Amino acid sequence: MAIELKGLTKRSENYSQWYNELVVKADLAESSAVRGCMVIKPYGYAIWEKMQQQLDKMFKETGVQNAYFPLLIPKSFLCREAEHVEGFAKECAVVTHYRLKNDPNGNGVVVDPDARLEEELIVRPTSETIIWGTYKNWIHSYRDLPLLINQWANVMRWEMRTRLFLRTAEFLWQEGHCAHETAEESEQRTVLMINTYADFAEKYMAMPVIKGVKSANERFAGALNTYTIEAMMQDGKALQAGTSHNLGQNFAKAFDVTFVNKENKPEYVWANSWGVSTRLMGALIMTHSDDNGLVLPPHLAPIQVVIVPIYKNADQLAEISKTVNPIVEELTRLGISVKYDDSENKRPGFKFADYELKGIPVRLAIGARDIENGTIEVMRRDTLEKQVEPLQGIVPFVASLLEEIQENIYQKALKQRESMTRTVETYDEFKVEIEKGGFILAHWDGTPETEDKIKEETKATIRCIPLDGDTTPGKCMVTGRPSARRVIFARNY
RNA sequence: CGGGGCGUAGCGCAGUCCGGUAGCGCACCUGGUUUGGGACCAGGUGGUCGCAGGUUCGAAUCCUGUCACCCCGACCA
Repeated sequence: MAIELKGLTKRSENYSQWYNELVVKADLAESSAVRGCMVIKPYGYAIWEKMQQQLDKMFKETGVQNAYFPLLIPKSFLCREAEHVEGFAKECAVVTHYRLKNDPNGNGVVVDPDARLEEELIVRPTSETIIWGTYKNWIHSYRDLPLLINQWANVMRWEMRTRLFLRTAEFLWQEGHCAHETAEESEQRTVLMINTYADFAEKYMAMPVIKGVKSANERFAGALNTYTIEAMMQDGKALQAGTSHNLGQNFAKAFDVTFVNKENKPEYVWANSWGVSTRLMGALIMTHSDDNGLVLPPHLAPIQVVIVPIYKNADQLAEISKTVNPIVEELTRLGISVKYDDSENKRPGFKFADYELKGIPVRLAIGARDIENGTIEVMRRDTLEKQVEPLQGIVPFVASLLEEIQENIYQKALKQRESMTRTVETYDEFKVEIEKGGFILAHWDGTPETEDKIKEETKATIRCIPLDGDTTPGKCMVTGRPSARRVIFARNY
């Protein structure tokens, strides 16, 4: 896929580079001095805040409350749930000492060897363990349930290889951790949350996703079942955008979290956890952006409309401002965030290019000519089309255009995904098709061994077993054994 | 952690093979003209060439070590 971002001095050789350079160029984030970590810059953070606010609102509508738990987890906590250890023990940052001292040789400071911690602390890779260690004291009776808690936090995983937003050593996320009386109720919550994520992705990010269940290989360490939303990026690679795990009673047993039920009998609680991260920023960027830069969905754009005046002197600017100010006020009153950029140090052409790079959905340009004609130029970022509209009625026009853009970029992404999704019958066919990227629907016998073999030979994994869609049974493309339904294979980020 | 690449001004790069006083474009500063798609002219500021050793009269350039970043794997949200 030959992709070139205009204005980049270095030609991008692949999608990863294009993406990385786009992130930097659009002033969203940069690599930090700390290995694998990321500095999120103000404009990037403003987008994250919009996402955060909307998600938080959606969580609260389902009865979830926010709380905060410690960053550091005693090592012993991580040992409690055997499968969980398997999944996370290896790639964590560990705190071993609590004091520094001046280097006796005069080279700054060194770790004081006398200040070794008796028990090491782990920088949380996820908070299940510390949270369940805490819930033990919060839950006594069925009257304490359900416990629906979410935490907005940073976590750290010592990743071998990192990429801005998609996989950084430290990242921001939310993690919900719920305790329920019954298995059914916990399962319902697990599904409710994956549906919430799917709604958010489609309605706000304008990103189509496929809801599904993870295969055993891809499941969260310690979960009975993992639900996922999978998105396809423009280069055909899959991106896991959010997950919701049904943890059964595994963590309750590991941390001895019991409650007394209505029959006055002790029982372990039923748990689930669910999360999305700053990876969603990566998904947003890679789903919609083009060679002119970022394309933001209007529902998440920190600035939805930018107005650029075109003038030759102060008098003209004053006259334009007189026309523009009421428009700004009206748009603001409708809850539309608008920026009137009358800065004098940049020329209009520069501003146009710059706001395109930043993905502002709608740009209005107005000059002396327009004032004379009673018109204004409207440019939509998704199609880059320009049209001249009468000033009269421009506010409702822009308001409906924003909705149109939101819908259009969703449809565009959906078409892109559909055009890169195919069905294959044989493994030979699969090997050819997987090289072209995209999602492949194929039959699989349901065993981890077969999935491993496919991964080994083609680098493709099962992204999910879809919740919706065709459920016709068939035969596994590799072993010929019975298959309950087609599953989605892809290479992923 | 394996393979490849790269490190020279705030950013992007040339110079390295073949050692001889540090270059270009953008940005920045000053002045002027400009302003409907990333302005132009003139002048100017800014770099112990990633770091540490070594060879040499002399090192961005050669040698040794080391660190960082990027890409491809393994791992993962």
